[in-house]
Amino acid sequence: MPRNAEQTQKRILDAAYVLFRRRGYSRVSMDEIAAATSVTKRTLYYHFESKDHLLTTVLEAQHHLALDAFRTFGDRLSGSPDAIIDGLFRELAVWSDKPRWAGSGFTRLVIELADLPGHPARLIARRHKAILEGHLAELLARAHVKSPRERAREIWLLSEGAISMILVHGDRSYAAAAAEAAKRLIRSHATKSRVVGRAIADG
Amino acid sequence: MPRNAEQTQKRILDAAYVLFRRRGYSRVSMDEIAAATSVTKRTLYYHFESKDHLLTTVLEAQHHLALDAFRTFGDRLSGSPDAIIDGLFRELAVWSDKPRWAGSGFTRLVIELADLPGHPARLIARRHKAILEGHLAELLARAHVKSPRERAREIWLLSEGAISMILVHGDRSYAAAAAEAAKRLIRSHATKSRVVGRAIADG
DNA sequence: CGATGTAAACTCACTAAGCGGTATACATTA
DNA sequence: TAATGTATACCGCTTAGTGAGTTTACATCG
Repeated sequence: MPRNAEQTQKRILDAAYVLFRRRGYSRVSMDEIAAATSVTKRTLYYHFESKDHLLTTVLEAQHHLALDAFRTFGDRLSGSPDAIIDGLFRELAVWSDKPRWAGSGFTRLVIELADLPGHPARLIARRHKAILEGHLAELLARAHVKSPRERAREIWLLSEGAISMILVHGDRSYAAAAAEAAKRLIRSHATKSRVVGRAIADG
Repeated sequence: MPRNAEQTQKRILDAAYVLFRRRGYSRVSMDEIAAATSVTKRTLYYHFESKDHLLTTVLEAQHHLALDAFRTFGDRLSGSPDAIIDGLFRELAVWSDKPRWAGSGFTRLVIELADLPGHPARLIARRHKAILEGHLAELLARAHVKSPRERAREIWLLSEGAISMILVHGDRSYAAAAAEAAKRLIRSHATKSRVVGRAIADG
């Protein structure tokens, strides 16, 4: 195989990821991605058959990267429940402090494509969030937290909420507020009224 | 004055609101808005000098409508803290059950324009969220909840998180999970570790 | 009362630029 | 040579935005 196709594809994926994450999907053009990769648009279409396909490939790749990152993060951090939560939200605070931070690329895509429930990118994003939530539950279980799946779900709610609010207000202190709330939620391992609440939303 | 300018503007704003909320900003064209209003594009530009101006006017109008809705909602619902929270999240569950629900128009806009922090639409969205959070705090204060501002902030985090997660997974049960978490957070009015957490994120 | 002037409200037809995607030709290397 | 990768130049379409002229409602005045 002449040249190095794999490397070219990786360069395209990296550039596309940065652009999509920063400005969303529809507002980034293929010309722009080509320019950022120092490659012509024709080469882009040689490697990826359409903009949609490029997007799904980008997300797939990023899903694996983020998963690995979360796994090493989890291994590094297997202390008390409070330590896990502090680590998690400190990570969020650091992450959101990046100069041109624009939230989670996955959530961003889901919201941009909210009117297209069957879009492949949304399926990837959904699977991504589900797997991460599962990993957090496992982390909590290892820290002997009761009902780890329910607590993971609540912590995830707080985390997604914090991302939104930090974006809306540009105020990183929401990360700390979310962390405090998460710790209180774990301490108050209530179970009695959970079934009732679920019945309301499912019915 | 020939014709009825006020009525035409209202029709344009209504049509634009529906389209922007359903599909976001950049993916909705002025031609489309004009067609939905049964008006020429030139007339659109007669009443609104640009797409950006149209967007900000739409948001401004919607801000007032949503504020009124929240106020009557608050008056109708001044019982126990638990009742307030149940009412709030039941509202979310009902709202998110609409056929083509696509989340909060304001949050959606903020995320779509995440790379443009100075955009007027973002300022409106920010003010909107801040005012709503303030109203919730007042509601909680009237229900004799301690530290109502902090609790309102946490409930808002859960609510925004629930909106994201319902969108990602199409699973409305996140509303109930958020409601249960919110009630537990109010019951456990912890104060001792809050200062430490805040120092971490701000430092 | 009825013709007329006028400014607001509106339409038609257009522009320049940008979009995703492609036909064709040429270059590189196993 | 044959498979693979890149470049130039383009297509058809959509985009936000406009220039110039037309219709409508109402105030004014003979």
